[in-house]
Formats: sequence, C-alpha cells, structure tokens
Amino acid sequence: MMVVIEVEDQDGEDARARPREGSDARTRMVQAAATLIGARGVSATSFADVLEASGAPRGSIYHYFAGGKRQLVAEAIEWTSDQVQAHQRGCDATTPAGVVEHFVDLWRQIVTSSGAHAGCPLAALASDPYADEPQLAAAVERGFEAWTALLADQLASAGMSGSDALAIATTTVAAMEGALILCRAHGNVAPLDAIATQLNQLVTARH
Amino acid sequence: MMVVIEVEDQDGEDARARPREGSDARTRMVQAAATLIGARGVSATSFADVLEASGAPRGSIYHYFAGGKRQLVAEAIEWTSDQVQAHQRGCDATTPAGVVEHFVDLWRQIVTSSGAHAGCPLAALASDPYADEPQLAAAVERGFEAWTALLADQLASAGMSGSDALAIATTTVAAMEGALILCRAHGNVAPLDAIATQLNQLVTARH
DNA sequence: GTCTATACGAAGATAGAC
DNA sequence: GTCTATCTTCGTATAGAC
Repeated sequence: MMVVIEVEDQDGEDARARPREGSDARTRMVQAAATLIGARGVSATSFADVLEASGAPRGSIYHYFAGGKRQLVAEAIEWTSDQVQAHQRGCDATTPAGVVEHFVDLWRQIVTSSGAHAGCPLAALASDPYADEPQLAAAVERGFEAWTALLADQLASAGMSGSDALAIATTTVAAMEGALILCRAHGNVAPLDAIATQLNQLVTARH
Repeated sequence: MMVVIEVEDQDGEDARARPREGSDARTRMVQAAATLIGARGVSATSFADVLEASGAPRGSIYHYFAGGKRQLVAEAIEWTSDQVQAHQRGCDATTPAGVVEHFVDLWRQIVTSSGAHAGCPLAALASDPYADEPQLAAAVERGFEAWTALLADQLASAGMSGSDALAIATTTVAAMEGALILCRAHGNVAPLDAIATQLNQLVTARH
C-alpha cells in the first residue's frame, strides 16, 4: 500500500506548507494522535480514539488523511519531531549542562502534566509492527537523528569537543527515552529527575 | 476478567514450582511471547504469532493458559524479569564499572543476535493499554524495581556509596531501555555501545 | 491434549447519501 | 465536509468433538 505523506487538498496546495490554526480539526487530530500513540502505542490507537480525543467529526478521517492510518501516524511523528526541535532551538544555555537540562525539561513537563502517563510517539512507533512500513521507520530514524544532531551541535557550541558532544547527545536521548518508560511504570517523575542529575554530573565532569 | 497467574494443572501442582524442559510447549510459548512482546508490543502480538513462533499446537492456548492472553503476558514478563536477574546475579565483577558492563552485555547480546530488532517486554507492556490491568502493571513495576535494586546492591558491594548506587542503577536501566529503542530505530548496536561508554565514564568518575 | 467450529467484538477502509 | 452503512479482516474467547 502506498503511504501518502504529501497531501494535496482540493485547493491543490501542500497541506503542510500552509499554516493552520491550532484549533482546526485536522491539526487537533494530528496532535491527539501523537499523544495517544505516545501513551498507548500505534497499533493500540484507533481512529475512534483519535476522534474522541480531538473532538473531530467522523467524516474528517479520510477527508484529511486519504492515506489512512499510516498517513496520520506519519504526520504525528513528523509533528512531534518538529515540536521537540522547536523547543530545543529555543535553548539559550551557554553551558553543556544547560543544554541537556533544557532538553530534559521539556519531557519533565510532558510527564508531569500527563500524570506520568505520557510517552514518546517516536519510541512507540519504533516498537510497533507499523515500523515495518519503510517510510514510517525512516520518519522515526530521521526524528531521532535530528534530535541527536541538534543536541550535539548545541553541546559543541557550549564548548564541548565534537566527539564527546555526539556521544553525550546520544546518551541524553537514550536516557530520556528510558526514563519515560520508567516514569510510566512507577507512576511518577522520579526516574527522569534521577537521569537528569546523572547527565548533569556526566556533562560537568567533561567540561 | 480474572487474571490467573497461579496455574493448577490436572495434577494439582503449581506449574511454576515444577521444573520443566525448555523444549515443552508451555515454556516455548512463554519464551516466544516474551520475544514477540518485546519486539512488537503486547497488543500487536496475537496468539497466532505465539503459536507460529513456538511451534506449539493450537489447542495448547487455553489448556496451559486458562487466564487467556493476560496470563500469557504476565508469565512472559515474569520470565523475562527472572532471566535478567539470573544473568546479573552471575556477575563476578569487583568494580562498579564491571557491574554495569555485565548488565549492558546481556542486552548487547540480545540486540546483536536479533539483528537489532529485539526489545524489552517490560518496556513494551509499560507502553501498552494492557498495562491498564493493575496486575500486569504491578508485574512490570516489580521487574524494574528488582533490576534496579539488584544493580544498586552490586554497585554498593563494589565500593560505591548507597545513594550514588541507587541513582546510577536507575540511570543504567533507563539508558539501556532507551538505547534498545534507538538500536531498533537505527538498525544497529551503536547506541548501546555509546551509552555503555558514557555509563563507564560516569561510574568511574564516582569510584 | 489437541483439534475444529464458532461466537463476538473491534478495527481499517470504502461507498454513497446529504 | 460530514454522516451512515457496510465490507472485510483479525483477535480473543468458548464449546464441544476426538
């Protein structure tokens, strides 16, 4: 089956290139899908779940997402990847420790505001049969790669050596993803705080 | 629905208390379920998948697992938790770095031998709607807690302070779980090697 | 112990009315 | 744009034969 990521609507414009209000049905569906996928996994998230969470009308599914579930999943991954990068680009820290803390902070907010139920959509897709779809697997890989490269860039700008920066960036993403799982299992944010402290020590020792 | 974990077979004995060959259908089903759950998630793993992977006859499902899928999942989690603990108890390292490396080594073998497709059943369940079942969620939490406590114990025995040991143990489990996800996304073991190096640095600096 | 048959529900996807 | 109805597939679970 074909996975259509570039969507042409009736106006003939690229739907992703046109800014939209955060309140329209299409955007709400993508955001709801991202949240649900992170919390429950791709296979376990149904259109019915997305409609209920977004309040979108039932007819919106194949109107906005002609490529079906695969397209919705692809856009949810893309949206999440972009959101995280946007947050991290807003980091004005001048030390490696500050860079890492800014990244962890975003996830601390997500975990806290969800009552420790939230998860990462990219991680969820990577652990799901939907990742057998090459285009979806590629979206996940691109996302993780983008996060890691951005972190490494910022760490290097803050004075860390290039090879250290990449290794620390990978470790930061890994520790964060693992901590998200432990937070859910334990029902609190303590694991994320624990890895934040250790990452700080690791980065400080190297600076 | 009731989740029956203690299984009484026709002999009236506790099935878990009686040692079995690794080749009988029941054990093969539990092992196959653990592997499939780790790789694809709980909701996305069907009985058909488990039967195919284990070679068990179709009639074995409710013969051995009267509690249905929940029971099979519970036993797969329990089995995985025990296997990891057994491996880690076989660690004879005398340094904190050695303790951490022994733990990471197990997962390196699993990732490598699976072609970077394997995952952790505990993490998969924690990220699945099946975790809404309190007994299953409790099994996951117990497993993570056991791994962390065991690591902390061994780190302390190797000369690390108690509070450091617990924080490092949590970070080790988190980094490993996150690295498993990154290994799958990237299709190689590099992320696990990366976090192994960083954990080594972290532990060595504290010792 | 293992099999077939089947009940029951959920999910993705499509068609066509309004 | 949105709705209802329907097709098809799949999954868990049960019943009952061998």
